[in-house]
Amino acid sequence: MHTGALIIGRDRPRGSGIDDRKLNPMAKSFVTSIDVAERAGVSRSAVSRTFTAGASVSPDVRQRVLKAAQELGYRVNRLAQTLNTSSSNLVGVVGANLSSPFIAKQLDMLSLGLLRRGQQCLLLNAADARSDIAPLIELIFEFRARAIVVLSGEPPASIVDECLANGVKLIVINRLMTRPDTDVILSDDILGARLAAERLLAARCRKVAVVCSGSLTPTQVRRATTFSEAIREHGGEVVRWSEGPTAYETGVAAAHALLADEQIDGAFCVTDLMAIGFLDAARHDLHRCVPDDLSVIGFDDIPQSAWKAYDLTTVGQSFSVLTDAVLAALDHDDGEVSTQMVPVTLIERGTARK
Amino acid sequence: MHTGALIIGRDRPRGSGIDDRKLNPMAKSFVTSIDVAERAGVSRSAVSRTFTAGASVSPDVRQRVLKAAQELGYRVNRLAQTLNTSSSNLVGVVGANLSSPFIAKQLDMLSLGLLRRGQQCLLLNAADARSDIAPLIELIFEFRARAIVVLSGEPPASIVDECLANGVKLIVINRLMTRPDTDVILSDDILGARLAAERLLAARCRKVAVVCSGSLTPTQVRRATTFSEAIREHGGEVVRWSEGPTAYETGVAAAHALLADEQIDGAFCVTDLMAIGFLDAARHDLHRCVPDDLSVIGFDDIPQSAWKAYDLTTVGQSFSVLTDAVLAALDHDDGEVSTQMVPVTLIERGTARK
DNA sequence: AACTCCATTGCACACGTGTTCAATGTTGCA
DNA sequence: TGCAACATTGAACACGTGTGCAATGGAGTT
Repeated sequence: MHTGALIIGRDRPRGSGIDDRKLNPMAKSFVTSIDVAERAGVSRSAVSRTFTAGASVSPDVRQRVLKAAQELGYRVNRLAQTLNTSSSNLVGVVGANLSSPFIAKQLDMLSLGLLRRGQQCLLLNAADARSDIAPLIELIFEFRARAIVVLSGEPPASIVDECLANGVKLIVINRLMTRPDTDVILSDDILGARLAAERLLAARCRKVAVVCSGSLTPTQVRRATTFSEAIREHGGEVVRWSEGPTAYETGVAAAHALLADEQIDGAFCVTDLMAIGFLDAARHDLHRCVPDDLSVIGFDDIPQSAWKAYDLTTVGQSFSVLTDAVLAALDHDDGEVSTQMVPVTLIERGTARK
Repeated sequence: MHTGALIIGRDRPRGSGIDDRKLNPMAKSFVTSIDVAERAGVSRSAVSRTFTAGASVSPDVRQRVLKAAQELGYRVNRLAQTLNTSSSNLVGVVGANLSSPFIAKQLDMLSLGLLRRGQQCLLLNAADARSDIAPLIELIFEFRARAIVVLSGEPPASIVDECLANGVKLIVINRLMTRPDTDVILSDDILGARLAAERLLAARCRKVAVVCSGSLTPTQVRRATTFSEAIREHGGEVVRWSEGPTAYETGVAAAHALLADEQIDGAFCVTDLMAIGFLDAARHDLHRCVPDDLSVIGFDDIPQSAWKAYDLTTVGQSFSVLTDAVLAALDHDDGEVSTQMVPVTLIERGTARK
């Protein structure tokens, strides 16, 4: 009988495990290693060792412990575990506009990669691209995460210092940090912008538009300026637009504003999402014929760009390479910092004149 | 001078706080309340109370503690905090295909809502829609989350039992659970399917296709069968397709397979993503004219459906209502279970003949 | 048989926090 | 001034786990 069993090692006895749950369904607390130890008739250490790889436990004890744990529904408390070993498996991920295709794809692959590596993903939504992400990173600190991945927004210098001081790996994607002590992953904006420019020149464009959003991220600026320079070098004319959020609607607005000028025969949108909006407005609202009298090129190669209605020619960066770069950065030992460049290629589809 | 100060309350002295960090940049461990207490010249209890709302601290002590905490960069350790108070702010979120527009949008709003409520989001990516999510939920248990939100996949019965036994709130979206002891949030599939059927009948369709994916989720089945019944009631003919993943490509494949039959003059795709693929293939590959000789209706109202190239008539469910329902379910006290229905409306656009 | 070596086991401590309890100082009132 | 009521403070314990250390016991060797 378990009912009269002596309760040891616990001040507020909660009964003897599973029986307790059956008798009193309101006892909503998790099973601990003490409960398992009692039931298996061993010490708590034996339980801990059973669930620790490489610890010394006899087969007999191990089996008894596993049986008891199974019966009681025991699960190691990761919080207590982390508290003790002080190495959490949590990775904080900060991002805004999680439903925009580019970010969503990144998050999808990143969270999957982390899971496969045995790490967990603490997701903080920054709501707006221009909102301050410092409080979110503070929150990640509180959870003692060992690494932080920033998908959008730029961490202030004070945060970078804190990360350094506490040994937290900080990985920033597509934000050129002025500081050399942060892991940075960049798409090859320079090459990408040049490829786009060359392609539009090959399409015999004379006057081209470059479309950015109003949130002038370093990446967008780099793409736009490099592109503009390359076009002008070859005698082309460039008109620049930068307003609004990085969204479909911004592409639409840009098209309406820019294509009033009928001389414009080419456009480079620094983001596929804006390119798609631009394309839609050009075709359906302004009745331009793409690619015959207007060539459009995007950047990112989001899934929607391959959809038949768009068939967007774009500068693609491999999401898997990008994700691998993040995961690789996580592996670097403390202090080791790297800047990784994600290669890009021109993906030839149907929106740039041959 | 701090260098010779007596270290109290700590067995492995790590120096006296900030000086330590400057002298030895390799000391990568977080500042604790003990460090703050030392610097402020108070007991550790005072520090804890300073950071606990409603605790009794004199203004003088509070200020000294805050100053010391600020200088040292102290942050409460949520893991230890949770361990003690046993009420974690973590909410586990399980989902597959995080980059598909519908899921991404849900995740975006949910993570934002949780953050605003002071709860954190532990994200587990289930990779594939048909993969077993039980191990992921186990993981969430290990983190002692108080609630689990399942965006896709169906938790096995054993998991439901565990949640019940441990007082973990389990919220399932768009999966009709056979068990009455789970919180369920459902879109109004029945009404939505009827609206779609009525609209296609109003478009004078005689032979219609209904397109599902191969992963026959309860939601998809309910939409498809209700729709089919409604059409047949009015003497219409229905052809059904269910193969492949819930993706754009599946819509394309369905169109290719079904539209060989030239009599088909209407289609209900149980998901917008498939509807968009269907639409694209119908127009660009099969040269059907939508909506003149083919009407198409979708379900979900993802952002892409409003894009000009598609302008998809669809059955919309409000994402904000859905998110609010999830957050409301989190508020229910233990034991209280609810089934919430998310209302739907027909969103009239341009793919169904007038 | 005596001894050494080694695997196994339990005790006790540490991780960083919240909170009870008793002690202390302080204020208000008669 | 004396007393009660009260605010503040620190010591001690609990939360659930991993692990160093010493003790135990068995197997193998001489």
